[in-house]
Amino acid sequence: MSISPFAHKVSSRMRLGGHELGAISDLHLRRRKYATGSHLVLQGDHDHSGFVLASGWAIVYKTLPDGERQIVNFKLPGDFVGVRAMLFRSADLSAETLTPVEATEVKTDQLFNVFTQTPLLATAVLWAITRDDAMIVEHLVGVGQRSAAQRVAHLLLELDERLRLVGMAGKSGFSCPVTQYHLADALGLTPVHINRVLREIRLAGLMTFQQGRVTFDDYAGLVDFANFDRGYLDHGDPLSADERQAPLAADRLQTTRPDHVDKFRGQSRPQAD
Amino acid sequence: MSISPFAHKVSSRMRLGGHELGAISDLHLRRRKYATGSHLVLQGDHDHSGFVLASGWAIVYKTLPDGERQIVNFKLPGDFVGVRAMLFRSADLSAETLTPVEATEVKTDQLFNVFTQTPLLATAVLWAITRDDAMIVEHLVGVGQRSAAQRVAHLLLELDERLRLVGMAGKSGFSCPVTQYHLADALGLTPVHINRVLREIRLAGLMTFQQGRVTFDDYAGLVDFANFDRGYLDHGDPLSADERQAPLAADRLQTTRPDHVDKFRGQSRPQAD
DNA sequence: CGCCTCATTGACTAATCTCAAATGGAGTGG
DNA sequence: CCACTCCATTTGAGATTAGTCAATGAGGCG
Repeated sequence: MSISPFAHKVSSRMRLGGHELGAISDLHLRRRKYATGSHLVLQGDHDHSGFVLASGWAIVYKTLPDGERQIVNFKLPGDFVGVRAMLFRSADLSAETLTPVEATEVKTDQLFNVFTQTPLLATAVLWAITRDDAMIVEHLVGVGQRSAAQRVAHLLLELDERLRLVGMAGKSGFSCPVTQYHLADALGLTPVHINRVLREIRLAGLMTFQQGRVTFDDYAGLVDFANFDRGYLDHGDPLSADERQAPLAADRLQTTRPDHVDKFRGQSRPQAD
Repeated sequence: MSISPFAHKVSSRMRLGGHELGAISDLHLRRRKYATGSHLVLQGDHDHSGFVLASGWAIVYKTLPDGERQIVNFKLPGDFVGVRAMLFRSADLSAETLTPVEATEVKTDQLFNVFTQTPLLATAVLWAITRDDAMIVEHLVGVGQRSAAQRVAHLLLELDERLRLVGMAGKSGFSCPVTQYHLADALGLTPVHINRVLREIRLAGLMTFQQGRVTFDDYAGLVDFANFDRGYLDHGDPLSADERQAPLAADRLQTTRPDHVDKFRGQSRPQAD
């Protein structure tokens, strides 16, 4: 691909200059490959690296003392992995690849270089972290308030939306390396129940999850069923410099604000951290 | 109280100089009172303030289209409310007081002043945000993987631990304005079921939740039952300046690292963001 | 072929929810 | 002080959802 998923994603929100594109290219010189099942980040790594996925899928999860695991998030091409754990010693999550992965390893030093030299990318990083948080909250809401079938539908609609952003979702679905066991660990259900629920959704003519592929048979119906509101994936930008001094010295920002964002402004979605 | 809960909490992690204490005092000049049920942050507030609670409890929650709500977090004296929503336009959560509350309103301008003038406090803010994230992840894990009784026990143990940090938990329990409906909304259960579970826990001789008071009848037993590991509440500090240049120009940091933190280092808790 | 892992299904059990009603304290107006 | 209301709590009975245990099938791979 001539343009990386990362640049693709950032471009969708911000206007990139040659400076930024150059910085991105530099980063991509250090791209490496990881086999399926590799741990990008693991418990106890204190000075580990962060990663920007170029291709492939990964999961971020937490293991419980009793051996159960909760998948906190799925990571797709263009996503950051382990950034917050780089900035702080506090995170306590692992990241593991679900497919072969190409990723750019970002050392802590580099991250700070990017922060100081390319404020726009720093902003992109902050934006990504915040988006992560919004997804985790949405995940919590789903696990807490939605039925099993709605959770499954909601998760797959979210993944579709995110894949669409990096050009990896087709017109009616997407290729999906996630197993039913993964869905179970992400949604707090058993694999057996996931299987039954998937069948119900399929028989209802809404969606098919089979042979590593998700197909939306009735997209509108599924969105309605799952109560899916993509707003949380597509939130506003961090405060930009023309409004006030940005927290990370991110000056000279030129942020783009697509029209479709505005329809989520001032709507019925409360705010806080 | 001669020392504010906020200063108290920050002091437990960092050595404060006169400079920082002065800044804290300045902040507290703008302290205000809010009645029970006030909304500190509400949907659609785009340029709203943040708050530092001085006394009282609040909840941070998200409302679903169907009227259900998921309580994402409880806020106690010394906690920040709505900080991330100040920095970004992205958050979509409300915050409401559960008791009469005294809080310091922090305008966006002030926040940036603090960031540039008092790096140590900026670090404290970042630390608080990260701690929030860790709590939300833990919350997600709980709702996804724990039984109803374990969730209840875990939540109340967490609150006890956090209250202890600001000197508001007694030897065997704490005063708690949270209703069974709140527990239900936080834990993804029905109030009816919460009630039954509380009875079971009480009859098991572990804990009593009655008349606005939580009493631990068998603390060790409860910790064991809930699989409670306080580590996530007490994580490391953000990277400090003597190790590398801090992300928010937070130089000249003097961070304290209590011994009890170290026992959580390099242990079996995976890391990522 | 033999051995994986993942998907699928059935029969049964356990957890949680729904609906409904009773209790009890705190405040309010008479 | 009493009657009344409001709200949180408590309990019961039955329905629903999800989990457990167990077995089978299907595909990939050495």
